[in-house]
Amino acid sequence: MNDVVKPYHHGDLRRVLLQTALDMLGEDQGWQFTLRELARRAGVSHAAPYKHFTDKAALLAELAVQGFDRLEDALLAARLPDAPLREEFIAMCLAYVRFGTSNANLYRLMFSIDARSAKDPQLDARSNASFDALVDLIARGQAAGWLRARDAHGQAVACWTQLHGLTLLTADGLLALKWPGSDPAAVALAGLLDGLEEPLFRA
Amino acid sequence: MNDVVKPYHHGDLRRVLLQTALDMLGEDQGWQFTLRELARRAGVSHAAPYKHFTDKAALLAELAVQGFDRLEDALLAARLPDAPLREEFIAMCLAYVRFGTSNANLYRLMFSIDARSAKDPQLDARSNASFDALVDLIARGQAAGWLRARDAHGQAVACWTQLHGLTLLTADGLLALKWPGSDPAAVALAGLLDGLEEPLFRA
DNA sequence: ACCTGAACACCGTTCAAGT
DNA sequence: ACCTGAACACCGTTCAAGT
Repeated sequence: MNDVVKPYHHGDLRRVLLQTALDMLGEDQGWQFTLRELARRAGVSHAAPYKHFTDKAALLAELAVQGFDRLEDALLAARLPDAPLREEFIAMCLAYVRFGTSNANLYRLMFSIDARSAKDPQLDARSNASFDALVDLIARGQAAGWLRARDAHGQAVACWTQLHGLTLLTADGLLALKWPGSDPAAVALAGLLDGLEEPLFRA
Repeated sequence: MNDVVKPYHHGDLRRVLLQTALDMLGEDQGWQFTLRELARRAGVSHAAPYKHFTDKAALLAELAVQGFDRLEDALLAARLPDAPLREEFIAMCLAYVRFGTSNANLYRLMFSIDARSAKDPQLDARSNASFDALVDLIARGQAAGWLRARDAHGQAVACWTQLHGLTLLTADGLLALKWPGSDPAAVALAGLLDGLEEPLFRA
């Protein structure tokens, strides 16, 4: 009979650390959790994480990668294959904002300097992939005749910047506080949609 | 004859601390400077700042207030009283993005949780004033017949979220890195403009 | 191979004491 | 009234040593 329920070798410490960190991000305090508290919650010494991550920035970068994976899952889950492309587009935009506001700390971490200072190539790959999917969706909208045929990259930039700003300001409570009654997301998304459907102002 | 060039009472320490902090924000490292280094640069003990600011968050909030003041100055300087309203609007949008990207650390600080955790009423007043100016500008555009008469708050939200997202992503180098040759600001602003000029999609 | 404990150089904050 | 110096409870990171 083996009494060593938790052996000296934690076994799966790397995954446990990441999961615990994600749990901590789900709480209120912001995304600047400390490595020492993370180790404490994982029931391990504060030096143990350094056997699995070169430093704190590397851990944050890994969390950011997982954040982009989850964002992609949320967007895929919001697809409406049987609906008109326009409806699907709106649904995915709303899913983007909702992901960011429901996982505010994780979303902020995904774009934070600290996470990106690790220069994790996976992180760039993930955010590029998300953006390419957006370009593709817009290109399909153009092919279907719903969107005007303009530079899809430019339209994707306009779309992404709008969603990003809307997500952050909503997450920070700077929009809801000003107009408690309205749904700023819907209003702002409406403006975004027109910007894509109507001719681009010549730059 | 008085040898005490720098007397025991620094005299104007509060202002010196704020100015030194702004200088530090102008450097590269990000906006998370330390209070102790700030005191060091000001040539004062690390406990001295606590006689002028209740804690670090209060100092950050004060810096954020000054940031909004400077942003307002930059927007006022970008006005084109003799040009059509549409040109002026574009100029001010570009001025907004340029302020944020030229003062990236200060801009990030202005919207950071740490600065807002002080709950400085001045900070809310400043950001509300900037937003109200935007609403006013849009309302004038509607009155002049250039913008469609829709809810000005909603249009201002769409405008502000677009500018905010564009500013942050540009400051983080996430747009320039992808398309080094283009000017994403101009493209995204073009989309924004159409969103305001063309009818809003019903939410 | 994986983890610990002590150590180092830092923080933010407080407080008695100095001028 | 304004500032200092020592102190406290924390960090992130390193490294010899343990199993």
